[in-house]
Parts: sequence; C-alpha cells; structure tokens
Amino acid sequence: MPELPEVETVRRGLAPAMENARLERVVARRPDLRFPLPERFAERLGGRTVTGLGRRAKYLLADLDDGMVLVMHLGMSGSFRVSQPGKAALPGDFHHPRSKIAAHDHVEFVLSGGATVTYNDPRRFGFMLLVPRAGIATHPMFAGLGAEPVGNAFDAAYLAARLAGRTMPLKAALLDQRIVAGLGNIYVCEALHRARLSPLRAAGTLATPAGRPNMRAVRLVEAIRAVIGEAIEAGGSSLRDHVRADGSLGYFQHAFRVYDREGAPCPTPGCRGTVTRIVQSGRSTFLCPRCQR
DNA sequence: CGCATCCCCTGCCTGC
DNA sequence: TGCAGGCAGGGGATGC
Repeated sequence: MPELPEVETVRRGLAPAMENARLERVVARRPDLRFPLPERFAERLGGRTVTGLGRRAKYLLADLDDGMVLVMHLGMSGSFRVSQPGKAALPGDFHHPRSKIAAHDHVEFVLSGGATVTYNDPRRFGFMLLVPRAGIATHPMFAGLGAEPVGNAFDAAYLAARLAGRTMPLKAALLDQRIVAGLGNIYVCEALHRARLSPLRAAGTLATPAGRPNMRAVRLVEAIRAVIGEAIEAGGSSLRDHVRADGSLGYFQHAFRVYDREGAPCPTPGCRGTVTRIVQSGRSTFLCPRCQR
C-alpha cells in the first residue's frame, strides 16, 4: 500500500494520539513481522514516552524519551488504526477501551491518553526496529537514502547528478530509494506521465555528459513534486482496503492518470494515445506510449 | 555496476 | 461452486 504520501498520511493521523503519550503497555502478538521484532520489544517500549513522530522516505520514526527511535515500515499491506477510549458499548460497560482484535493485528500500543494504536499487516512485509537516535544517520537502512522529493535538496541539478551515466530504465532509477526516497510504483508511473517521459528511457538521458540537468530533468522534478504534493493533500491513495489511522480513505486514486487504467484514453490534452500496461522488473508499469517519450 | 529473477506472505479477482 | 493462477502500494538477496 504505502508510498510516501500514504506514510505521511499515516504519520499525520497517528501524531495527535502518539506524540507526548506514554506507552502504557505494548503487546506483540507474534515474534516477527518481516524480521524478528527486537529482543524484549514490548518490555523495552513499555513506560517510554513518544516525544515526536516523524517520517523519512517510507519509514515512520517515533522518537522515544530514552534516546531510541522506534522505526516502523508498513511494507505492502501494513496499516495502523487508532481506537479512542471511553466509548462504552453499553451503559455500565467499562470493558471496552480497546477495539476488537482483528485478523493480522500484530502489535498494539496502549497509550497514556487511553487510545490504542494497532498495527495490522496481512502480508507481514512490514517491520519494526529500535535504533539509537544518534545512530540513525549512519544506520544501513538510512545512510544511503536519497533526497525527499518534496524537500529543498531535491531539484533538477540533484536528480541529473544522480542519473548521469546510468543506462538503467528511468522507472527503475526512480524506484531506487537511494536516488529519490519515498517514490513507489504508483507515483513513479504518475510522475513520468505528467512529465511526458517514457519509463523505458535510459535514466542518464536526463543529464548532459557533464551531469548537468536538461529540460527533461527539470520537467520530471516538477512532476514528482506536484504529484507527491497533491497526493499528500488528498490523504494518499486508497486501493483495495487501504488505511488512514482514523479509518477514512484517501482519495488520490481518483486522480490517477495512468496507474491501473490500462485501455483508457490518455488524459494528456490533445493526445490520442491509450494507456498501456507493460512489465518492468516484474512489476506493472502504466504509460501512454504516444505522449511519453 | 546493471539488471532479471526469485523470495518473503496473505488475500482477492479472474478464468476455466 | 471450486480451484489454480496471476496480481498487489516494498525491498532484499542472489546470480549472471
């Protein structure tokens, strides 16, 4: 499910409940997600206060008052939900501070405010780690990450420098988190269409031989910033049964121009092309072969 | 380095 | 209705 806009939406949904809350109790319903949970995971987190909830690329980062960071990645199918306390189902019923346990509820955080945050992940491609705050920047998972696509460091000069000389397909380069951090299959397809660039084009063709940006790099950076920005505003994209911590749905999927729209007329004004699906690196790419060059 | 392939895992949809 | 196969927002390991 989650690319950068979805993870950012999750962060914004969780922050009011989690920031400055104490973890009164942590329940790990299984010892592993994608990786084994850290040793004594629940015990180490119990009693800690969350001092801030941030995001880097597709990672959620919960800063704790003991100098550690709880790193959370949602994989393909991870989601969080927040259940508020005190809503007794029946008068006199004091036993429903928690929501019901659903299939694939793997981790539960009971917070000092009374709310419970539950992590659900059917495919278990997600994971949680505990990393010292001081070591985050050099941690293997973060050290190599590229620029945030909505951050100041991400511009045409940066992108061109990272793509110069690369012969790999442009789509593969954009999915590489070391080049741009946070893009996934949907937003790469959407950004390439907006920039009218083929996902098959060699990545290095966005740079001059000296590694300077050309017009294509300028267009692509603008398209990436726009699509990611709009998607965040829309609360991300809700495919299948996707998320939002409060249970509501993002609506950016209604703004898709090519993703999952095989056979539809190309939405580029004046283009008579048809949205086509191809496979690159084993994953679907959607494009208009007519206007994307 | 580049690139394809396979893997992790569950669920849903399609076609037979 | 049942079942097999394909596919899904991610990312890492492996092999050429």
